[in-house]
Amino acid sequence: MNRGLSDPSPFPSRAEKLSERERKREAVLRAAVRAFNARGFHSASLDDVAASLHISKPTIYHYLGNKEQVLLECVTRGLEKLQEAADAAERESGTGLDRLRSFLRRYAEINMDDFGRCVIRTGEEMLSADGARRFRELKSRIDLAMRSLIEEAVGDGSIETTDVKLLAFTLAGALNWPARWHRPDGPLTAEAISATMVDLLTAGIAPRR
Amino acid sequence: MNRGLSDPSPFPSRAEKLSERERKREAVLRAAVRAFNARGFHSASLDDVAASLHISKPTIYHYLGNKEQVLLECVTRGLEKLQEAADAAERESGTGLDRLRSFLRRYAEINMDDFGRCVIRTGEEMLSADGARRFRELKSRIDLAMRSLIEEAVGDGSIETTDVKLLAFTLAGALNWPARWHRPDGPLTAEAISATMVDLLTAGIAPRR
DNA sequence: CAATCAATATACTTGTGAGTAAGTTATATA
DNA sequence: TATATAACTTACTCACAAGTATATTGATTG
Repeated sequence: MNRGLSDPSPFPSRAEKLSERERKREAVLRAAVRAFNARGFHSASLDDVAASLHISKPTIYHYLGNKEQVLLECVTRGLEKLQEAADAAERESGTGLDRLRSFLRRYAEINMDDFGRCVIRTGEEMLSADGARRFRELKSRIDLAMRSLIEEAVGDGSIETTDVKLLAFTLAGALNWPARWHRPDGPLTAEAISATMVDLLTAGIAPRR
Repeated sequence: MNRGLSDPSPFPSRAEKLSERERKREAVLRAAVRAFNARGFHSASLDDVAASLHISKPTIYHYLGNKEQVLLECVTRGLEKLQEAADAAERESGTGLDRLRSFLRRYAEINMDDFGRCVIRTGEEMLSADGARRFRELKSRIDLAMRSLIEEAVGDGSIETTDVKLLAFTLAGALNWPARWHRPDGPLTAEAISATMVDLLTAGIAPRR
């Protein structure tokens, strides 16, 4: 509650109220994505989500809209993180393989996070036609970014491959899967898993020496 | 309809009636798994499934039981096929890597088939506690079979790896993913995809030369 | 031939959960 | 001070889909 650096007045300023709304919105979104991940989109009811925050269902509508909008906001968050990871990797130095590996590690980590996990676990059949289209478009951008990184690595000779598209699917598939089985309270951290998996995968991409 | 080799009598024998029941049961199961895969378990209603066969919902209950039992039968079918593939691979000759590759190709193919695809797309949150437990057990057997094949390959030196468990997850993840994106009417056959993906993956497992 | 069973249908019950209408209180604004 | 608006609530509606009660028909069997 008391997040000010000093002198926490009980009378909120205007800016504080705005950010208060943002923080509440955020909390609702978090609760929703956790519920979706834990019990599945269909089985998690908005009443459950509301109850977990000691609020009522209409409050969710107040902050985020209907159930599909909530889900779309969740997956958009996850996909934004992935996009940022791709952009960051593009800006890095090193060989194409270095940049690709860097992206893949981050990609896997995000997929073990709340919003990334939600991206993986959300199927198009859960969405309306419009929602599914938007979802597909966003995912497609990530796919293209990954292919782009692969092509750059092919270009500078740091990897060899015949089929960029299938390679992208293979890498993505392997690194998406932890979203299904990884438990944050398990023995291995997300970073450790990511690093090991990327090592396993890229050893196969590197030219034979 | 007329599946006899010769002299098709319109009066079915007792054996024919039994097999008729089996064939109908099979048709219902097929229709169900297709609907589940196409629209998702929750969105696919048993009324839809029934309508697609021009029958009524109680007929599904007559042949297969309730919706969860239908789903469990579907995933059991898929997992049985995977188990057979593992057993077959174990009986093959060649190096451990040969047997592993053979299994992985078959594994990927099955996952692009109706029942295999259903295994991948079915989450535990869709099942009752009991159903989820059975599902987990069956999946676990496949996982163990894959680890076993990996260990044999490590044993005879045809592959090198430090973490068998994570390698199994990585391979499985990559080869599960086509269940999400592959369309049977697409440009690449399931066999072609499997072969290419397994090549991509195993090139990284083989000892560096 | 009576009784039972298999295979189907129609027409219902029922639970669940998304979404909404309408009210309440507090605060900001004109 | 009146009024609009934000931030909620309780208490509904309503649709959908799982599952069931019951009836019908035709074949099987004792």
